[in-house]
Amino acid sequence: MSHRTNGTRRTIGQRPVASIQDVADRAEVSIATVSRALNKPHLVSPETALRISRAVTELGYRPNRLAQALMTRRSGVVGIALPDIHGEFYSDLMRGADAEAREQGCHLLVGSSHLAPLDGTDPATGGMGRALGLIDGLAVMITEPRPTLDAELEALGAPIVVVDAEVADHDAVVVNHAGGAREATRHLLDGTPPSKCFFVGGPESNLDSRARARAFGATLCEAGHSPTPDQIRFDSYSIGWGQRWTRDAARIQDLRGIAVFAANDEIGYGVVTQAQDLGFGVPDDVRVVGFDGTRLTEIARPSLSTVLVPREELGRQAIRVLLQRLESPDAPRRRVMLSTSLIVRGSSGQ
Amino acid sequence: MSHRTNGTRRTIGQRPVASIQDVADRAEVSIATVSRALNKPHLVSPETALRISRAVTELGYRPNRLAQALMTRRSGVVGIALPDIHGEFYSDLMRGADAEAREQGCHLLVGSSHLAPLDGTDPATGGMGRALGLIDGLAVMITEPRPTLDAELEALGAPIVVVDAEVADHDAVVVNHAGGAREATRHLLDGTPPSKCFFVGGPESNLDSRARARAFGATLCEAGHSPTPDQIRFDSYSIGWGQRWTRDAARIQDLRGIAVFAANDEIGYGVVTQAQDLGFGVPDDVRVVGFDGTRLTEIARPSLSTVLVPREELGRQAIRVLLQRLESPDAPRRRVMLSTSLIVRGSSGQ
DNA sequence: CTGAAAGCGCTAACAG
DNA sequence: CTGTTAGCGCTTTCAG
Repeated sequence: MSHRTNGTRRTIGQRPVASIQDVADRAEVSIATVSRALNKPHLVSPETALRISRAVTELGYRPNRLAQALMTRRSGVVGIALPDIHGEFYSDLMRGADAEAREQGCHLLVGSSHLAPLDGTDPATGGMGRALGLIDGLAVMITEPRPTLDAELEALGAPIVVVDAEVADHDAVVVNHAGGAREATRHLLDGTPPSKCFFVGGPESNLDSRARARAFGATLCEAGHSPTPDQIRFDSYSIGWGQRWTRDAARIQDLRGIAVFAANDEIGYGVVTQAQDLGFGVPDDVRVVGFDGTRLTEIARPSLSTVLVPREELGRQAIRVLLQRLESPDAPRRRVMLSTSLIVRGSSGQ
Repeated sequence: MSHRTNGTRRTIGQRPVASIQDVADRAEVSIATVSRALNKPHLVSPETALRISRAVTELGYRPNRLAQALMTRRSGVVGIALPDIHGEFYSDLMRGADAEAREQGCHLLVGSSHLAPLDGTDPATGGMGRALGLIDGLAVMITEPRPTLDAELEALGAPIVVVDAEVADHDAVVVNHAGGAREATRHLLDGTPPSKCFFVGGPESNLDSRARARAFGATLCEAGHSPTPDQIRFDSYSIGWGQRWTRDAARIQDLRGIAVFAANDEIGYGVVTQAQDLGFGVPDDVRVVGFDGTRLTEIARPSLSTVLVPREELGRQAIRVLLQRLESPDAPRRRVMLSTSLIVRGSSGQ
């Protein structure tokens, strides 16, 4: 009945792998019926269905996803491209993405753009360009502005959702950085005059860092004080920078009575520890608020006030929006904004 | 020339996607020639090659990986199944795996087994069972013993490399936990009598935790002291447990002069901080060594001595061994052991 | 060096 | 309800 042209059975390792034809032969039906029994059971008589399901288990048959995907134009795999697979932020993001993908019956293909792409193309998408056909869509996280980004995404030839940024025409899932930064700044302003508030930023090129700085500045203005340049600094997302900023600041002025809004928790942690090492009290002399809500905030003593970013949720929503887009390709562009929440802890007293 | 049966062009979003047939038409050659030009350029005349490559760029053609994979039986995707995508350990592991995969021209499909599998099958492999055909092989990290593991892996129908454990017949990449634990214990024994050394473990079911405990005990024995039950405790990999252990221990005995080997850095961190809170000096009263070499060790004050586990390298090697297995399916089973290195810092004095 | 033809394993009309 | 037929987009003999 079966007539496998090359006469050989496909094997992996030493084990033969059953194909739909094998199942059909064993159940004495056509492959079409097997396919139906598996995908649209209601179209198959109970008896044949039983014979088939028996054959399936006996042979340990499992449909080849590749062949399936080629026909249905759906591989059930979505890509996620991150700047770097590293640290708590991305780790949590991926966790959420993975959970959502799984719940929807999909797999997650990862790629990080910090690794040079093999062929010099699509750096922002972490080499996903080579996955054409393999992935149904892609979630890309963007943290730095790139002039060529649009072209890169376009060339990908797959539905895209942008994470934590906005790119024309694409769905986006973003975090309300401005809102969070505003809230944190207002909290500091409640007890500290605007002229004694400082923003210690991450890389100046980093979009999030910029957004937070902008909101900080705007909030100070609203409070009737236009921030001086030295009230807003940028460098890097690291403990070391937080410490360095603190040392430098102490050299110029008295730290007593100041409040620091750090662009992320690491910076904030650095500020807290360095201030303490210099003999200042936190929060009595120096008040500090971080950003992200990472574990570090709970390790700090006093524990660090922070703006919680829903990291897992960000990953989840990215995948969710992507899959919805796949369902309805012609739906209007979507934009989901996730809100942060201020967590006041010991480091910012009040 | 082309005769696409359904007459429609495949599109993604609004953009048409070119197929090999489109390229062939445009270059006025057969699809076979296009395929050759792309895969075995030396078999094609320079002129046709040029025409084809021109057509390729003009159409923005990129081969469909799915179709390619169906023919070649190689998708260029390898899976990695972790207990959980979370925390520094797995994050680094994935980073290494991703880097290696990319360097070898592959993609990485992730799956974590902490998420219930959709169909109740293969919990250990993070739902990779559904990826049959999509992945060329799988790296699985095992941290808890599972009776059904062998069957689960077998059912997967793809080459497998086991990470951080040994499973009959499969390639394995492991960490020398015993060696690292021995080294750490000897270091503590150098200055502290064996009867005052304690092992504070993670979950008792965790294979790594067990291995470290065993080596700790053996090393004490070699020093002429058979450890009492209270010298080896298990609970969980958390800061909280380290703190709790310390409080409990302080209730029973004087902490002065003891040395603690923590099964991971978090536990170690908990011990250090709690001991300090109870008024003991680290390392003067209590000496502590952690395990893993995570960032937490540098944050601790004094910084935490630890046994560095090459996490990125572990991920790298897992993928490397897997890809080598794919190259030579009949090569003898391989086993790669990665060594740890003791990092002595402030917390263990000397 | 190039083209025709035969599939990879599967789904999807279309007739029965 | 079931079988037949036609491909999905690509690689690979096998003849020229």
